[in-house]
Amino acid sequence: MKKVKVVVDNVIYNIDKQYDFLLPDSFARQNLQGCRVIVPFGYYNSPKLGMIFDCLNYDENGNAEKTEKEIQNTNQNIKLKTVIKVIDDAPVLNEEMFLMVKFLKERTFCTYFEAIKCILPYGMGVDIKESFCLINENAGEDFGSFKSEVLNLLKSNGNEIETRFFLTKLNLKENSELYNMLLKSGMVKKSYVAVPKLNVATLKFAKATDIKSDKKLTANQKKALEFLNENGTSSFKEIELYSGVSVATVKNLEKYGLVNIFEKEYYRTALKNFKKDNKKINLNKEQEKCFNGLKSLLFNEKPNAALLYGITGSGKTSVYLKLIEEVLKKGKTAIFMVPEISLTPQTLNLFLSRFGDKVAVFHSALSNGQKMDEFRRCKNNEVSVVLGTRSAIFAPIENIGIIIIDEEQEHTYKSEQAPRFNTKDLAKFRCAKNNALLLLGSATPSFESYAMALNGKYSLFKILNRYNNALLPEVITVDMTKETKSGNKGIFSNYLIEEIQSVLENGEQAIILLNRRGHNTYLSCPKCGYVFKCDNCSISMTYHSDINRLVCHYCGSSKANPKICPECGNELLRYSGFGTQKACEELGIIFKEAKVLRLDADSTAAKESFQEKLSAFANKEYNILVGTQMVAKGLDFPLVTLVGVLSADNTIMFDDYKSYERSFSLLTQVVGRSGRGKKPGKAVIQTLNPNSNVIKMAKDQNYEMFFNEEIKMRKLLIYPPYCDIVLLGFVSEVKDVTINAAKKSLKILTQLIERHNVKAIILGPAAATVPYVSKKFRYRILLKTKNNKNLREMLKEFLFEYYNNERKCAVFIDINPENIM
DNA sequence: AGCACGCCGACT
DNA sequence: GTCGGCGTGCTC
Repeated sequence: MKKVKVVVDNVIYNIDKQYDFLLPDSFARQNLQGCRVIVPFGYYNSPKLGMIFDCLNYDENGNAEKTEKEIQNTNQNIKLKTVIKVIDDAPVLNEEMFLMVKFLKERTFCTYFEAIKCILPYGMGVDIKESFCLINENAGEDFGSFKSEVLNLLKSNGNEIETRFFLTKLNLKENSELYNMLLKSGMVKKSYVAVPKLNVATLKFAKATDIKSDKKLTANQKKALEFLNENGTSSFKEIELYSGVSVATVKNLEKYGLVNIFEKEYYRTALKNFKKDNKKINLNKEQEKCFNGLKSLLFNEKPNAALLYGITGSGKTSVYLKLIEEVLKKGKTAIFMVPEISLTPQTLNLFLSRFGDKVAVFHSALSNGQKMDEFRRCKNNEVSVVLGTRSAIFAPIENIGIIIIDEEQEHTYKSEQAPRFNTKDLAKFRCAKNNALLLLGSATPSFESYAMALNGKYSLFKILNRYNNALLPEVITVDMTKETKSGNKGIFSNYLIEEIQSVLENGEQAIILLNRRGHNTYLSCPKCGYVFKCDNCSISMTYHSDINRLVCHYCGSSKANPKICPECGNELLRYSGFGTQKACEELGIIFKEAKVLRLDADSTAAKESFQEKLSAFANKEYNILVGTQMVAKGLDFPLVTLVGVLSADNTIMFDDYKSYERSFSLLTQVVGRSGRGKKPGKAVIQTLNPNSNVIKMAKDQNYEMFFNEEIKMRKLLIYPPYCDIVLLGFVSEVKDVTINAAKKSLKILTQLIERHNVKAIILGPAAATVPYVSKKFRYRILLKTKNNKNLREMLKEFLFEYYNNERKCAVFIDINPENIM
């Protein structure tokens, strides 16, 4: 027997380590690392899913004696348990993915299996089920015909079958007399099998054999045979469709030995039909300069990182495509990352038309089967370009030449659930392993990236003019305070209404951004001041007119629209604050003939509806597009000549250090949707604070000036990029438990910081910005510090100490979170 | 997490 | 006496 190191599924952080198990000789082979196993674990030896992380003492010459000795030497006091079974024929993780698991664990404080599940698509996961397996064919003589029944069932299933099927197929009751006798006989035993969450998809095919038969065939049988002789191997679908003969007929022919029926695997592809387009990409001088500079970083046998800063509409995508072409020419592969909302049909078509079936796509709208098969295509080396959202960074492709992260400032690149990783860190990691180029692109780079570029850690490339010399849109700000004073109580300023009017008259299109869903964002009683809040969260509820209900945007719960105030019984409730639903309604009243399309999380909940709606807008079925953030980014409609921003201020209200950066980015991006075609565009920003710096600079679309101003504040107040922020979140159902856990943690942290000689500023503990969500209380501690090995070692120790005596309050660590909770 | 063990107060 | 609440320790 050999010894293996195994990590197990479903364990909490402080017991998540590599455990030693004995491996029966029958399982011994090469390449066990990265294979999953079933192991007995804990007091009851309950079967757990595990993965072999190391195959210790595995001697390639099969020298088992030495291994045995070594086991005894190293494990005098622990008696090792034995692996029940090895599930996989080949490692499910290759070398690089294996390293990524370790990287995720080390950087994000997750468990091994949290990392593994993050990398593997859902469909490749397994459930462990009880089974019956054959151990001795010769036993059980006295069962008579029942014995052959059992034998047949087991043999036709590879000598092992899941218990529930075993029982139903044999009409056997658990713990019945026969059941117990069967187990006692020594013919079968109970064991465990791993059942895949999803199976590989197959199609049935038939092929005519050479056998000549004088058997009398029916008319249909002759027809089917003729068809197969003419067309060769055909799928059942083809046979039924083209020969008009049913599959049953073909199955009968197989009985006569006249055809062979077999199954073939196929991929549930995510790729739609596409037209090849090999048109040469023409770059202008500015693009060309960037392309050449970036190209020189591609193949210099060491990893590189670069930032491409190009204003909206400057044609960054053309540069990306040309770089990918270069990479493919050298036989290498590429990953192109986009934020969720940018993966429009246009983007997809762009890649498909250029790189055809060498493309794999990963995004959240795919079915689990599609995700799994795209993953398998990558693994089988059938893919050279991966296009996708966050999870695409785990695509198992080899020989990567470039990883491009478009709109790199987007918060969707950061995972907000365990493992709380940032895509950029993993991209860097993979580029380092592959000597590849990491290219970040944006019109409004994140402060962290731009600072890295300025101090030379990234190479910086700029495109400062729009493609085809299109002009940036003219931006006008409208002071809504004045507007209200002058008697306009509506959502739309008179100026914006005039502009929309002229767009409609010219047959052009407009995009309206309003960063709030629903109809009214606030419902209160004017008499007693009661505010309708969610029962599970400390959040006021939003009225949604389409379902006539109040909805909590935090936990998603809803309740019927109330008619009276529950406090004082007043029947006249006040609806205030407006969202996208109300904006659409008002547009419909002002412009009776206009066709208005709403695009927000509510209207796009159904699968594909986001894509469908965008296509409809592109086809000019609508004049005006109203929506939340999702209308602000990546969309490219040449007919859009007007962008309106309603209440620009509520993008700035958030109270964390990134809120200015985010608002500037959002405003600049949405303004950039205007005037991308031949006609110059306009943008109207409605605000209560026209003198706010963010609004002024977004109006000028001057990123560099904004950066230079804002970075001073970051330095003064010590915020990223001048430090890293560690968020320790405490969550439990009891308020005092949560507070005490946070307070206790502060003590532990203070000691550890001292002992490890970590430099850090501790903030808190304090209640989270939203202190109560989904019936749970949330507290936080923030550390302003530097993320390095020493810090991570300290945090690891903290978690061990914390879990040692705290069980009622969950804690999580998030380094540089997008939301400070 | 999930379970056992052991200590101590409450109650048949 | 003994039932069970909960603090503590362990998982190869």
